[in-house]
Amino acid sequence: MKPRRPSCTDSSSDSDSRSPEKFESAARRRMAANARERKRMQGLNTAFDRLRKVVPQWGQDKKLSKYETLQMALSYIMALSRILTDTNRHNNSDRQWLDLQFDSLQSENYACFMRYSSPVENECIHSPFSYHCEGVHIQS
DNA sequence: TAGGCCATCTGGTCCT
DNA sequence: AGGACCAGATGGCCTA
Repeated sequence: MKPRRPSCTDSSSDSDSRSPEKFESAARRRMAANARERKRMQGLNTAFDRLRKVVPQWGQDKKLSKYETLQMALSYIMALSRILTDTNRHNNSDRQWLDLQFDSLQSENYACFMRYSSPVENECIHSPFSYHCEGVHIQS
């Protein structure tokens, strides 16, 4: 845990004109709010960790940042959605084709597939993974 | 050493 | 009134 920064609520030398009781009450509420905020952010970070576990990382030994995790989750959902759509188009019968689609999600070309399927094309320019797409062409 | 990422504090706003 | 949520500010840690 990081050391706390000094805060106005920690200072006892505040030249506040209010009564000491009111000041103490305000300080207590501020500290309680800080604690709640810490807890809330911890919950948010737990959710990010859970999301990281289900999102593909293919060889990334470094933990995805929060931004990267969200981008990857978005791409992953779009890809799965596209597979579902295409599966319906194939009349749900071609099991081999379906397996192939899921295999492609695990491959090195994953990011390419993702980018191709994303409706927010411009976002991909800023994606940390977009460099994987160079030189690969995907046909629909 | 600069830049990226993160945790924490804080004040504002909205909701119950 | 108090809690939840949010965004800005700030400072620490890490890596290229």
